[in-house]
Amino acid sequence: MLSTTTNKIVGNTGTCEVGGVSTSRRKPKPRVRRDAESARALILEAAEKRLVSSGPSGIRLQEVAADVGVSHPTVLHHFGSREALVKAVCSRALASIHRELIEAIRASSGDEAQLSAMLEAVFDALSTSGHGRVLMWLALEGEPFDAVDVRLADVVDATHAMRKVKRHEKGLEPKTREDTAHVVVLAALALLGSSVLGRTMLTNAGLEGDDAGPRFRAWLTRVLLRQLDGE
Amino acid sequence: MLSTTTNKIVGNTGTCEVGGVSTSRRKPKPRVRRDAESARALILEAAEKRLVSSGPSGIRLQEVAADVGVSHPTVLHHFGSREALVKAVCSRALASIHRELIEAIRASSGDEAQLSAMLEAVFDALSTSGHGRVLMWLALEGEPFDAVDVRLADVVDATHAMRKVKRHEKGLEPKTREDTAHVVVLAALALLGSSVLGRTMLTNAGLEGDDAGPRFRAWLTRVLLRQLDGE
DNA sequence: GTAGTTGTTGACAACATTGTTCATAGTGTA
DNA sequence: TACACTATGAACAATGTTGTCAACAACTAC
Repeated sequence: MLSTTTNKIVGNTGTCEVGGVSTSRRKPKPRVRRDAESARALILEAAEKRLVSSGPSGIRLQEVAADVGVSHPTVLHHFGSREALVKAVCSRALASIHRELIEAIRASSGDEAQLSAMLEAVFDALSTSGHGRVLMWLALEGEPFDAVDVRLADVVDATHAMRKVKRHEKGLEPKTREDTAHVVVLAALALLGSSVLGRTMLTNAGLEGDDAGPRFRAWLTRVLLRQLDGE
Repeated sequence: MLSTTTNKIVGNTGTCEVGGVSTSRRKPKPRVRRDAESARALILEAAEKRLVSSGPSGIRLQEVAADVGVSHPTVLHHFGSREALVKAVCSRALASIHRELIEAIRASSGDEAQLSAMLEAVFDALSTSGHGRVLMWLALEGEPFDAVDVRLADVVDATHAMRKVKRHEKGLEPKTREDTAHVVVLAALALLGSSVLGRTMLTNAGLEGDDAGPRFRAWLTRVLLRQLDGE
């Protein structure tokens, strides 16, 4: 769309020789040359950092390029357009999130200690890599977001099946699937929320200390377990 | 900082007369003139809509001006700079949030039905006006955010005092303030989170229907109450 | 009516950002 | 070594955004 007018071709070479001999005192600036694959990987890595810190709309070609140590046309060369880069980095991040969450959830088989471990693992997946922030950015900006097929429904179903068995063993009356879904949603909201603003919330509530986060999640584990298995 | 060089003064009037007589076929475009106060109010109102939908960094002077129906220098005239406008609209939104939350929380005195009403009121305050999104934007972008002195600690203290009395009346052993704080933080995370992506989460968990949100919050009320008063 | 005050606006400048072009540098291959 | 191929970067173009300025226009005071 841009540059519709005619283009005067000047052809100023890198080691320009405007007048005659000198003026070409520029160091050739040794170029590093990577194969396309590793170049794309480096760019995606840098772009993901920007995605975490500034969101999709905060990704700037020049900043990403500078982070990698290349010029911004190189980024465009490898991705075609800024939008394609954003889409690529979002897809990559979402796929990574999906993988991490599946991994974190799969390890749990409904045990008491394992539920705690699972919550910590999920929180860790959302928190350390900043992927919780990515999910929140995408939710706020209304990006496609479709790829977040973490399918809470699957988590609900798995949890509900385990819950049914456990309650039957204990002689407790069964609970509805909706109840289980509410438990899962609450856990998801709590973990995602605290991965974004957990520290702020906790200190704002008067809970100082480095272990305020773990203590809150341990407490959350007990509440969820009591809701799942109790009464 | 801009325009440091000399400024060639051309002084082309609105009804320009370049050559001689004609070419001045422009309607004078009847200006509307407001007093500074209402102009500022209109601009802030338009800017807040942009704040909710696009976040602080998504506020554009020209867009805000177009929404109001004025030119963008008018916005600059009233606020000095874009940054000042952003700061003003954020302060206004945060003050509004603070007021709404205080109002929503104050109505509750620990009763069972009143806790439910309070949660609904808080959720409503965060959801309908988009103020939950504002809080999340500010948290993600790391804006000053200081004005969010909703002071969860105060809510915790009030809740804890009521809780102590109630548990004593029931003959239950007292709970720690940390436990109360955890309950409040969980409620805050759940309400704020669901105000931003509640619909997404619920449908993703397999909970369809228009009343999925109210039903989840009603369930949350029971869980919180059971934690506060139970055992 | 005249003059002063002030909200308002078009034109412009400076800068940022995205995208394009093309010569060059680096890599692999015959 | 000669050649093809491709990643790279400097220069450029186009557009968007913020900020400046002088003049205009509406209103008030006299």
